[in-house]
Formats: sequence, C-alpha cells, structure tokens
Amino acid sequence: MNGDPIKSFGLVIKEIRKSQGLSQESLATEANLDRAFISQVENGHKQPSLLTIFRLADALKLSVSELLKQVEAVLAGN
Amino acid sequence: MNGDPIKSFGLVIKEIRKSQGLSQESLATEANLDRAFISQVENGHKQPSLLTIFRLADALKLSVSELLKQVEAVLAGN
DNA sequence: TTGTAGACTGGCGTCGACT
DNA sequence: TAGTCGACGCCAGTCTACA
Repeated sequence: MNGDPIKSFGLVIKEIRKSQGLSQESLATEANLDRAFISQVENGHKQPSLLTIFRLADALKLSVSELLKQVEAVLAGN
Repeated sequence: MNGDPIKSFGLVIKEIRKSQGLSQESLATEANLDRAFISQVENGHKQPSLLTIFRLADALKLSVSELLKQVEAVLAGN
C-alpha cells in the first residue's frame, strides 16, 4: 500500500537508523550529509542521488542492495 | 579495481542493456528518460537519482536490489 | 532531537543538433 | 546507433536559524 519509492526509501532509512539507536545528527555526520537533508529524505520530501544512497548505506553498515531490498519490501505492501 | 560507484553503475546498465539487445533509444523510451542522458549515465558522466534508478531497473526488467547487487559485484573487483 | 523554512550553488534531466 | 555539446528549468544538498 505504498506506491511511492521515495517515501518508502525514507521510511526504511528512518527505521534502520532508529533500530541502531542513531540520531539524525550522527547519521548525517557518518554519511557526510546535512542533518536537515536527512530529515527531508526520511519524510519523503527529497529524493537522494546514487552517491547519497551509497553514503547512507555505508553509514548504516549494510549494503546498498540489502537496503533497497527492504525498500522493495515496503513497496510490495509493508 | 573500480572504486567509483557511479562508473560501476553505468557499466552495469550498459552490459544489461546490450545483453537484452536494446538500443539506448529504446531503453530511454521504456524508462521515460532522454537518450542523451542514458549515454551520460552509461559512461559515468552523470549520476542518476533514486527515481531514475527505479525507472532504469523497471525498464531492464529486474529489481532495484538485483541491479545494485551487480553494481556491488563490479565494485568488489569485477 | 527533530521538522521545517529560505536562500544559495551545483548538478540532474530535457531538448535539439551535430558528428 | 552512440557520444557529445549548449542551453535551459528544476531539484539535490548545504547552511543558518527557529519552533
């Protein structure tokens, strides 16, 4: 029930970040991104570029394919 | 031997497209993208956004996670 | 700690045309 | 068929700041 890949991506990022007990601030630092931008992405207000997706995956310590597999799962219907 | 995710992504797209006997033109049509932009991406001159990655994966008839798994394989050393 | 806002720079993605 | 170029509009991503 979530046809939007951008919103789904944000949801997954937020879930994983919280599950690791990280703040947006610390995630932003690890991924070399701006904290305000992390917030926009998590709420589906901005879509990241390829490089940013890699940076986020690295910061969350999982592979890009594993990250996007979770996005696909959310897209498939949560 | 290829540390650049953007170039690796381009290589994978080009390989898969050729393996399916598609032209850049037809891939661009399927993915609702510009042919010139497909060329830039395949040669690592431009990096796609999240939405564009999904469009490309769909046009190549494979999942985003599978697509990026192949990118990771190239990154890992071909 | 997070969401959001405004202003800003650089780059995504389109289009037309030429090689 | 594919690579590239210039011009263009729009958005990714940064920074500062406030609730």
